[in-house]
Amino acid sequence: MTPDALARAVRDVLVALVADGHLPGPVPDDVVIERPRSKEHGDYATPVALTLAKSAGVPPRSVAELIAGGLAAQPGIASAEVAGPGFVNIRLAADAQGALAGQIVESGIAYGENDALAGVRVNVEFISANPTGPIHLGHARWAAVGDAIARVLAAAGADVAREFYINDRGVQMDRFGASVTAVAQGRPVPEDGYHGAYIADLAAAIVAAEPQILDLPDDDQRRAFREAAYVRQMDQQKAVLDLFRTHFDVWYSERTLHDTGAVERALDRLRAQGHVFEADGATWLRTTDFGDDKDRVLIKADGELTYFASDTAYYVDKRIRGFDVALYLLGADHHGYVSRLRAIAACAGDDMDRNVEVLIGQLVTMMRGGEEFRMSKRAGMMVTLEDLIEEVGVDAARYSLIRYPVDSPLSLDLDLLTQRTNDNPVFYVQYAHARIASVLRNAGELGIDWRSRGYDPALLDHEREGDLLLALADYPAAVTAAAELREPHRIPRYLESLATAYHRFYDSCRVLPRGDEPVEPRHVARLWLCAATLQVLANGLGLCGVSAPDRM
RNA sequence: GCGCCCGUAGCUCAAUGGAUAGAGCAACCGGUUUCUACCCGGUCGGUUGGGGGUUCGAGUCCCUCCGGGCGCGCCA
Repeated sequence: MTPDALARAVRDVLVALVADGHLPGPVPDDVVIERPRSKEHGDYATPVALTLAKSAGVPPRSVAELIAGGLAAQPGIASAEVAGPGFVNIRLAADAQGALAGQIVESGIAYGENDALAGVRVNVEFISANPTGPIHLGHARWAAVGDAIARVLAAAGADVAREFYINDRGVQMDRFGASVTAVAQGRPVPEDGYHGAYIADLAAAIVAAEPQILDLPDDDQRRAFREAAYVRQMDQQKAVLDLFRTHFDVWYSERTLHDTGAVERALDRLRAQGHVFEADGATWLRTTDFGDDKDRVLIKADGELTYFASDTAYYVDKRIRGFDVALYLLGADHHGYVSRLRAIAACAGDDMDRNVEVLIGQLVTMMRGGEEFRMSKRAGMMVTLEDLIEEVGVDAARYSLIRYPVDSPLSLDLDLLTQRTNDNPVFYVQYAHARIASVLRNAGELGIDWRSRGYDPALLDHEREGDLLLALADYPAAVTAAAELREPHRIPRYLESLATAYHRFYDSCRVLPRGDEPVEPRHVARLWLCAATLQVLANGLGLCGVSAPDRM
C-alpha cells in the first residue's frame, strides 16, 4: 500500500463517519499522511484529527478514536492507534506493504512519475552565460540543478522546455570581438576586454582556419573575428554542457529576439496595458506599480534599446509561445532582478505570483587542501565547468551540485569528491545500485528466474524489509515535493536514505541461497525487493543525470 | 540607508506548521564461515544566533535585535 492509497483509505473512513453522523463535514480534500520520525509511532501517521477537532467541536482524541476504529477494519491495515494529542498511528500489513515491490518492478522507469503538475507548461531558463567565454563554476551549479529541475518537473507531469538565452548582442560582444582581434594582430588586449588565455586560443584557431581574415579592412576584420569567435565559443560551451549531460531544447539568441520584431510586440503589449511612459527623452516602464524600487528605462534618450528592453521582450515572447510559467534560475549577483522580472510580468498583464518564478542560486566555491581553488588553466582567474569535470568527473560534480538547496552557499571539497568513501554520497548511492546489480547477476547465474516465478508479498515481513519498503514508497512523494517546491536536492537526499535502508536490509537479510541450499520462496521475494530497489535508485539517479553503474 | 538570502551538533549539511530536531564526517567501541565491508551496529555530541508574538503544536510563520553573504546604473 502506498501513502496515496492510505490517504484515500483515511478519507474513505472520514466520508463514512460524516455520512453516519458521527462527524460534521466537510471532509478535507487532502488527508495528510506523514512518516513519523520515531518507529514507535507506526509506519505512517495522520494528524487529520487534530485539524478536524476544532471545526467539529470535539476533542481531537475522540475524533482520532473514530478514525482509528474505522481504519483498523480496512484491508491492508495491521493496526491503527491513537497517540499523543490526537495522532492516528498506522501500521501496514506485511502483504499489503510487500506488494509494492512487484508494483515498482512492473512500473519500471515510470515509478515515481505522477501528474501533480500535469498540463502546466514550464520554461526553465538557466545558465544563459555570455558567449564571450567558457562556462564557469557559477554557471555549473545551474547546469546541474537547472537540468535536474527540468527532469523533476517533467516527472511530475509538467510540459518542460529547457532554454538557454544567448546574450549575443551589445557591448560585451564587441569587447569580446575586439579582444580576439587584438590578440590575432599581436596587439595587447584592450583594458575593458577579455584577458583569459582562451582568447589567444580562439584567435589562433580562427587565423589557422581562415588566414585571409587578417587581410580584411579593420571594421570588417573586427566583425569577422567577433562572429567567428562567437561561433567557436558557443560550440565550446555546448560541447562542455553536452559532456556534462545538460541538454537544451532551445538556444534563444538575443539577436533573434530583435530581428523577429519581438521587442516591438512586447512594447505594444506593455503600452496597451498602460504601464509605458515617456520622460527625459527616454521611454520607461512603470515597474514601481508592481513593487520594483524604481522605474526602468526601455529606450534610452539616444534611441538605443536597453538590456531591460530585451528582458521584457523575452519574457513576453515566452508567454506568447505558450508557457504558463517562466522559471528563471539566476546567480546571487542577479537577485536584484527578481522584483523587476516580477514587475515585467505584472506590467504585461500577467500574474506575477504564478507566471514568473525566480530562483536565486548562491555562490559556489571549490576547496582543495583547505584552500580555495581559484585559477583555471584556460580561463585565468575563474574556474570553469571544464575544470570541475576534470577534477571530480561528471557524476560527482552533478550529484554534489544538486545535493544542496540552492539558497545556501556551497563549497565543494575536491579532496572529498575524489575519494571513494562514505564522505562522498554519490559513491554511497551508486554503490548500492552496483551491489544490487551484482546480486541480481548472481541470481541469474544460479538460474533463479525470480521474475517469472512471482512472489508472496507476505514473506517480506522482516523489520528491515519493512523499512526498505517504506523507503521505496516514499519515492513518488519525494519527486512531487522536488518538483512543486523546485527543490531537486530532495532527490539525492532521498536516494541516500534509500541506499541506507538497502544496505541495512542487505546486512541482515540474506538474499540468495547459500551453497547447496534450495531456492525458497523467501529468496525469490527478496529478489523482487532488490529489483524494486534497483529500479528506484536508477530512476532517482536518472533525475539527477547521474549514472547508475552495474559494477564498481 | 533600502532590499533579498543565510545563521541548526566540533565540521559539512537535512528536516513541506506535527510527536523525543536528524544524517554523514571527525572521535571512541564493535560486527563478515560464501550474495560487492565503497557495508552495518553502538557511544559521544544541541538553549535550532538572542528576545518577543501567532498556533492545539514553531527550526519552519510574524515582529525585533545581532552576525555573515549579495544586490541596489538611461551598464551589459
